[in-house]
Amino acid sequence: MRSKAPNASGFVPTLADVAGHAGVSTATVSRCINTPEQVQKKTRDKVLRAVTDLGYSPNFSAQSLAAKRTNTIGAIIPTMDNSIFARGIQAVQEELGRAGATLLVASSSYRPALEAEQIRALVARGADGLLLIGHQRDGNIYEFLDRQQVPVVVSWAYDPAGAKPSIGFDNRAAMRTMATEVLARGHRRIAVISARQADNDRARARVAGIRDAMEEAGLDHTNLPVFETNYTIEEGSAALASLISSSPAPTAVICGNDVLAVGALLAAQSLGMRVPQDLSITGFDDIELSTVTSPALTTVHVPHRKMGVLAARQLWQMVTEQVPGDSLRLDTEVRLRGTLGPPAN
Amino acid sequence: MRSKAPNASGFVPTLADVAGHAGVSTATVSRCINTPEQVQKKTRDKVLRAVTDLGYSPNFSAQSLAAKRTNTIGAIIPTMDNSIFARGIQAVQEELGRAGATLLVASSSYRPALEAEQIRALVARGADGLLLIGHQRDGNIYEFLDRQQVPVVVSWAYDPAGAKPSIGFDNRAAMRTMATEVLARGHRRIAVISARQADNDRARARVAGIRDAMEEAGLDHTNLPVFETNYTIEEGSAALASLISSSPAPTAVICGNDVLAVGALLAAQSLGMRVPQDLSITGFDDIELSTVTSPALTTVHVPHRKMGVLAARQLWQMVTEQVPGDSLRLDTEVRLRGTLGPPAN
DNA sequence: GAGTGTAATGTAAGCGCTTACATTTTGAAT
DNA sequence: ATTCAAAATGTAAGCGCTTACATTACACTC
Repeated sequence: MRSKAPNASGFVPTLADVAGHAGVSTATVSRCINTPEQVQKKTRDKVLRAVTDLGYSPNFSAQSLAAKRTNTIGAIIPTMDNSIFARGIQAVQEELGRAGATLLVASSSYRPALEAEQIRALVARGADGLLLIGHQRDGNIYEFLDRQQVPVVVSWAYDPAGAKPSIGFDNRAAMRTMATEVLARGHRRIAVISARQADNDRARARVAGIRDAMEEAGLDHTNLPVFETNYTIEEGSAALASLISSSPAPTAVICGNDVLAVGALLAAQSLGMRVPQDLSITGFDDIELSTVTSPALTTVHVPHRKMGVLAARQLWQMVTEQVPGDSLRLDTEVRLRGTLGPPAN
Repeated sequence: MRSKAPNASGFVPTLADVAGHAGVSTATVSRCINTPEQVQKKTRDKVLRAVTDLGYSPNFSAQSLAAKRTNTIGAIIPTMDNSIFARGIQAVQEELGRAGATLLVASSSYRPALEAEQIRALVARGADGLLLIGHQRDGNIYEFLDRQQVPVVVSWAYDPAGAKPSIGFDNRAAMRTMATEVLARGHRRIAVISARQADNDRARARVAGIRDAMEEAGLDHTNLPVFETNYTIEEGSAALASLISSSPAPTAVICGNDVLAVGALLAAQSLGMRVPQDLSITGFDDIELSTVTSPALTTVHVPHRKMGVLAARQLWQMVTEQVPGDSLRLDTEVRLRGTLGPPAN
């Protein structure tokens, strides 16, 4: 039996219980919690004592049902398995926390259909706003989002012409810079290990950036070997093995991200190749993993934290002030470490 | 104006709208969604058409307020920064998804006070059950959990005598086995890099395991050097540097986890030491990172996925069937790789 | 065709909050 | 003392669902 006895195990106090206990109305208790400056110190103390006595904590569902506001932001990232998004999302989390909001994170395993599902789930949960990775997504999900009037910020990409404001970096330009570095060292037989391009605009942009650099250098990129695979170390290794056995074998392998690059590096080394003497390898993202291998990975540094903070700030502003929001372009830079050198011959 | 026009941008349909559109009561619509077998095919089709037409999706807050059930499990892990918990949590997520539940993950940054806060937040959000890491926690949080009647499963630890059922491994025994391996190779000057033991029962158990092994080998462990630090690569490196400069310098460094061990390995190498010839280093957890260094890390393998699956399954059973739940002990094993060898002299 | 049991549907009372609006209290100005 | 605006508090109507219970429809049986 759900008796009114305070602290009886199994009894969960409600706002009304607190009100009764303190001898005030429920409205006053609610105000004590949400807008304490609106209630007199004396009353407030009385109420807070009751809150403590009963061990009251508000019911989130009831709160957001009544207030039509959850103070929650949803983020859907492609993966939690490796730390590609970890640092950035951590920054988002901290920045939102500072503003009194909570971040709910879901992952889509790089599957558009699953992402759409997660978006709907997060919206049903009442997310006040959404942080999404990249512009491209399934079907008419943007239409759904517009109908539900949920503010959205796109990150890890930058495209002022996108359907939603984006705060991120130019994947194509970033990778173009890296490819230019590779070409500058004299490499001509280049291969690429990338994520599946079909449903990943960032992967596509990065490959396009490589082609840009080749074109600029007056090279033919029509039969640039591009090996598409999942973002895991093992698959990076497998991709390299298959690439190396092709002829003519590449002297440099440009990878779509650090995880792939580390896989490639490990595979090359276990095949007896010296990196970078026999083969150059480059990554993208500059995550922790890239500093741990020997040699450490030459990669594209991404301002994860800064990006997270700015995206969070903008999204929250869009939510609270009902403003549209702008796109913002952040800079990346090539981090030259140990895996890029001139070709052997 | 929130008109009733279907699909007008900004209009979010409710159950009642669907009911009106389909010419049935709200109860019927609700049943169509939750227990479709209870409504006649003809009516169901009519209702589902209305759902599609209006683009209806249920309001989660209202749903859980009314049903007193959220189908949500909360998990609080110490960190998302590295992938120590990633694989296990991923498995929890998948297993819960299979059962129709959602996992909400929060991280505490290894701070007990923050963990307590997150627990309260998750409970306020209506989490039907909680997955927690390790047994030890702040203040009277268990009392709170009991009062709220929230089922809890502890993981990444095993202690049948704990306040809550635990599904995990015996940290002490696992580390004892590793330490025994180290001692068996002839090491006598051993040092430890650990997480702060004060508020981390797993770290404490692991250090205790080392002492157990020493005692068993007839060694004095009273002045075993234990360096406590945060779980980051950098701090692992710093710890090693400081340990090495002490005299007599250790011939083997046992680390509380892989992140620390990788940091130590990198630092040792950059100080010009060869591993394992000049110094042996061991880790704990067997995360991806430990296979990537050269040499690869000798570490304690933990059955992450299995642990996640079993913990999820049990927790969900406790939630749905209101049963108490048992503890379960999983096995770990030492993975001998490249960083453990005999001492030089 | 009346009677009966079961399946399908409807009615309406909450779930625990927030908040517009109404009412009371307070305290400064007269 | 009296007045009155401002501040504090109270009242009560929802928010969008679920579900116990009541009602109706339907398919049988005799």
